[in-house]
Amino acid sequence: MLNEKVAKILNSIADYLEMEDDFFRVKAYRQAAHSVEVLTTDIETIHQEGELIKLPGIGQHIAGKIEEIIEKGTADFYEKLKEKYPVNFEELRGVEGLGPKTIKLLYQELGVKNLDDLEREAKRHHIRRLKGMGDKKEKALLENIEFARKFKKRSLLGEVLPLAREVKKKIEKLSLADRVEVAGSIRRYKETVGDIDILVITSHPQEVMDYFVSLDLVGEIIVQGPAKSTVRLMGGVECDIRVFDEEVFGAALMYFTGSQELNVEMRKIAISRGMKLSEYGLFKKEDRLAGKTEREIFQALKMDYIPPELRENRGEVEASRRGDLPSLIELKDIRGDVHLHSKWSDGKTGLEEMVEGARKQGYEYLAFTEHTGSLKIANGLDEEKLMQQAREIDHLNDELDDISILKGAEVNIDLDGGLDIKDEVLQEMDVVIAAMHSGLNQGYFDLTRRIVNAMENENVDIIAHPTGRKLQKRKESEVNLNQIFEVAQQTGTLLEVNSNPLRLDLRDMNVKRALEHGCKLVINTDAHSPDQLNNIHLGVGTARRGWAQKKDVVNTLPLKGFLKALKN
DNA sequence: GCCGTTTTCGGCCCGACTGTTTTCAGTCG
Repeated sequence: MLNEKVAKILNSIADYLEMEDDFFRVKAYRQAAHSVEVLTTDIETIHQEGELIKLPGIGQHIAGKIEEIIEKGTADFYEKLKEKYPVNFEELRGVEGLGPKTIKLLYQELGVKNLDDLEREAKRHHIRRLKGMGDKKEKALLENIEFARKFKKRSLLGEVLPLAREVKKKIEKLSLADRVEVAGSIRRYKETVGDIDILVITSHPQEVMDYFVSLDLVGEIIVQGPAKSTVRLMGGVECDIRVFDEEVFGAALMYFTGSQELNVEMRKIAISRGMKLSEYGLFKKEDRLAGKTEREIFQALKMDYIPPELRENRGEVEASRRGDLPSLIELKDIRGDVHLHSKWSDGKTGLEEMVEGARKQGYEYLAFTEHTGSLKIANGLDEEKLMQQAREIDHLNDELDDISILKGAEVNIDLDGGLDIKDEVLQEMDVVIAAMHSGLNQGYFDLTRRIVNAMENENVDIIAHPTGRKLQKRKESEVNLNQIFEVAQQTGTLLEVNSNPLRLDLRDMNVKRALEHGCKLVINTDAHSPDQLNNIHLGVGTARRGWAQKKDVVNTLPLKGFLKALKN
């Protein structure tokens, strides 16, 4: 799949063009990049069929660039821009307050190409002498370089969401706010998060702001005003808080939930109906038609309500206008977690503690799926041990009447695509998960073949964390997902949405692609301790971002139905 | 550079804040 590469180059071109004055050309390239990014089909296929220019925002010109990228791996135009501006744009953009115009100025006047150059020139006080710059700007840049170095990455949703909820709770406890909501990419359940956005309705803005900036979670105050304050929390994440009137809160919530791309679409729709949409409401001339709730704004624009997880401008606007949005799976639909570990392999607690954790989630069933033989590092179980655990589970089940424990294993797919547990033993298991834990750097064909081999084994019910990625650590392995989805559909193998905050694998877009291939999913936590069972909402959020409905996810079924949905 | 149930040319999302400015450019969300 070249989709990602094509989108990246188109976005880079837009970055470079931002330094020039043709603002609308920048927009065109960004729109084209977005179109490619959200594709669920292979861009090469679309190119072969001559359908590139049918994609939104892609015309003759950009289609030509894409063709070049597919055929040569790059585009001349892009190479020329790189020569013209040999700067590390991405790195410099990471510095707060440094935009394309300033980057261009700094490069042309002082030869600044990267953070080190920037720091040197700021320390020499060369920057304050430039047009439009001053001592304050120079000082701010110097301070922000440090943060750009330390926290250049976005944070993981799984880490930031609890922080956001804590801030929300504290403000609610103060009892001066009528409503507190977390907005932004957290509300959309995006896998990584830039900052925390909190919106408040209050008649005591000053007191709320004073309280907010004095929280012990706060490391540094960046901006403090009556309507908006920004702080940096301990650990480096920025947190914004904004005050709105009740009458416009829905509009504000919609606006600050984003995404940016969706906001743009929504405003265009408003304009096409002779209205104007902003964070202060939906207006016709001076009259506010809607704004109190998100729902009334959608309604006034003759659209169905779009759940936050879908707000990425990936086709949800059209679906909403057609009345064709999916009815997304919800957290409460999950009836069991079937990828769990205990002390038997590399988990932290015994079986009983995990069962108690699953009970707290309100589940009907759970499955222990320990690592197996060849995965020595995780204390993998051999056939004998697996059967021993199975007998212990039988005993436990005899004592329980409110929840069922399933016997399982997470078998390792070896370098040849074989499994490390014999079929006779796998047949005894209720749930067999197969996963790759080594050799992830092998070539494309080998990795794909390993997974396909595993799926063709009739004992294998689930492929766990199919791409093996770890957020910000290891990228998706180079597998042919189209082929994997096809075989999964044909063999009835379930694909996992793993809820581990570092994995979220399949990720949102791949969930959507899998569903378009007719695959079925299972959402698991892969918990190694009872508290990790709570991560399930991250998997559900990811599945929702991939347009998954209850019927697509088999562990929403009651036990009998679930077992029936497995192979055999 | 793209696009068209008002358009093949003239548009292209909106508002706030900051720092540099005497009316605005750049950045951010």
